[in-house]
Amino acid sequence: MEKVTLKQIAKRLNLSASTISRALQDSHQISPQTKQKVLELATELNFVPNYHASGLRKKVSKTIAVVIPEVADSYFAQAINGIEAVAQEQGFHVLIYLTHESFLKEQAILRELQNGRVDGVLLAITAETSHNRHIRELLNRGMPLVMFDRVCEDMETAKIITNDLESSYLATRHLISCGCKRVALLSASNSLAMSANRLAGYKKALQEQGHPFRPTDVIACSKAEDVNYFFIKTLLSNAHRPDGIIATVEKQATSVYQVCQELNLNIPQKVKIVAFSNLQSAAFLNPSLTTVMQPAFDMGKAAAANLCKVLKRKNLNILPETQVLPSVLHIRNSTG
Amino acid sequence: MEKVTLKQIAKRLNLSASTISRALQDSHQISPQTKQKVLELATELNFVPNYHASGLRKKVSKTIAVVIPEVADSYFAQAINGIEAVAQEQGFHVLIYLTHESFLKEQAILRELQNGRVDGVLLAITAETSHNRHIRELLNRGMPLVMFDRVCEDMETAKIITNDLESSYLATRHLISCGCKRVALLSASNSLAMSANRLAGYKKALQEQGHPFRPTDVIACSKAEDVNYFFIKTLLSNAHRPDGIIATVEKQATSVYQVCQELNLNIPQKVKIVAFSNLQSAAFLNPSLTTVMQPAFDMGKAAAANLCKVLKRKNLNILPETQVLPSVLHIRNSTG
DNA sequence: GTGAAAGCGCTAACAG
DNA sequence: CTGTTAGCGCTTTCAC
Repeated sequence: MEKVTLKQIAKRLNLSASTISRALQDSHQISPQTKQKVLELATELNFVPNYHASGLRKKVSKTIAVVIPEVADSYFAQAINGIEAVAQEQGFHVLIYLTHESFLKEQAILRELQNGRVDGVLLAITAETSHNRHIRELLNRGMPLVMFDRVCEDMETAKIITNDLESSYLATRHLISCGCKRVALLSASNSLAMSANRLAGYKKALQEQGHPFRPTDVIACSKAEDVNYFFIKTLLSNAHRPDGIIATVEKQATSVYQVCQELNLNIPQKVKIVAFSNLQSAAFLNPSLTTVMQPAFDMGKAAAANLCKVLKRKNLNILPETQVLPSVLHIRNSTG
Repeated sequence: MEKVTLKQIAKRLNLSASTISRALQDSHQISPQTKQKVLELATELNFVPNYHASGLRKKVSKTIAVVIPEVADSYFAQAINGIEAVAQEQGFHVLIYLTHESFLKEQAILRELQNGRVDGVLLAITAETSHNRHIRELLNRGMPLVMFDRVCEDMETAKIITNDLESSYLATRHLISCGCKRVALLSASNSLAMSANRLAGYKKALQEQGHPFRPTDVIACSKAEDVNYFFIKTLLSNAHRPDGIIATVEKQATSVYQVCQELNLNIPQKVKIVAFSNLQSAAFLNPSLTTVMQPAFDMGKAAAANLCKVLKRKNLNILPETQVLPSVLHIRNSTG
């Protein structure tokens, strides 16, 4: 990259570097004429102040990191959209890091973010994440952090979540009210608070409706697609297979459809299904899919807005407040 | 963010800053004992070298920018996955910029990237982009740039594309061979080379099969969803409506399904449809959707690999070579 | 209003 | 093998 520097402009205008700097920042202590001269030459030369130099000096990067498990999932894709919308508006740049559900990667990424590369972090933890030391470390160093969707409940920081417990409670109740005698839960992980909440909602509905809770009806999914596919196939091949399924992970829904097709199990006659999914195409699946739709875009916006707010008014600590945006149950043909 | 600096480590170990710097970079001219001492203290203090300082000094950012129209589209989501995979492996960080199909934003974003914030750029232009001056400006300044998917054909830089002409040719021929008498094309834009190629393939097939080309059967879609929905509804409400549709934009497929549902037009009996789409769920739509599936993940990987290669071997210019990865036509029930 | 000077934290000659 | 020195390009006191 070729370099046009402040100094060059200063020399060409017979001014000092500081004057140029101030003029470019529209400081009120520079005469209008000078400002104009500077601005003119700057645009002519297409001058853009060096990012590292000003970053080093001002100790800011105007950048936030988004650390998420993956992007090929409509929830996170939409969340990024929301994040990017407010970041762009507020003048922040957005770094994306995918952990691919690997705890080790998450640790390594967060560790490196302590070097001044970013001013703040938006985080949705991996399904593997079992302890919080790496997150706490960041926080201790004063890094503004907002967790969203997959949060650590015991972390003293801002959180944006949806009503997971209630949603899965409603989903389960809906399946039972549609006549399901045995509802299985495809869970995302054993460690996520989000998963625990969805499990709790599921249990609560079962109990309320007088259904027994069978631990074997809860399948903890892995990050490997084929393994999950195998789990689902096994589950549905069983003679005592469930007649209702709650998929708490979007991709699982597709797998269930696939398995049902292969096993010739009619949805919704033999098996009813509701999925936590943000797919636009849910309404056009065969049969159309009953979904719990999370407010992904708005959660992204809320998370970014919260973070940017803190970053604007400097040295104000982030409030450990939790914001809950509601999901909505869209009832379609996959549940009858 | 609290600061642990190189100097502090130096002082505590009674060594010079340069020794610490070299030790941390595992320079072969530092004694093993010193290295160990340094490393120990560094890990103990959780030292991470300041990003801006080293960036300013070394004139690199180890960061690449990905400038794309949007992310809530499975093509770009998968492409990001591919990009991130190789970037992470090669030690590069990934900045995401969404243009939302706005040419002005694209200009503004590319302009700001000239400040040393990134070492290279991956670009898929907007549907609005009519000229190349802003891109050329970047290139002139020596910024390594790889275009992918939506490229400028007349730009002297590396490009990763798919066989758009052939794909839409095959798609059109397929529709005609399924009995369609009148095939419409939902185009992404009037200015993209990609769209021109898809149009050319469509025309070629029509001509080969002795079908007339009707300009009114080509609908240039806008970036506003509702407008496109309206176009599609108008198109299909017409008495002389087409009996075959090629949607060159993923979202359009959903709109077509929706319109057909509303107008009570059975797919595939009344209207057959093939869409350029990477949706995992295409096979489970009602009816299952015939798609042209682009190698999104691999295109992302290829683009990033090309860029990283150039960035590794410094000051080597990017080769203006075009790499073509083939799309594949998946025939399903929406055409048959 | 403008300039001089110092320094952000690190790296890379150049010495020894 | 290690230290000294200079400086990346910018911002910001402090002078005038």
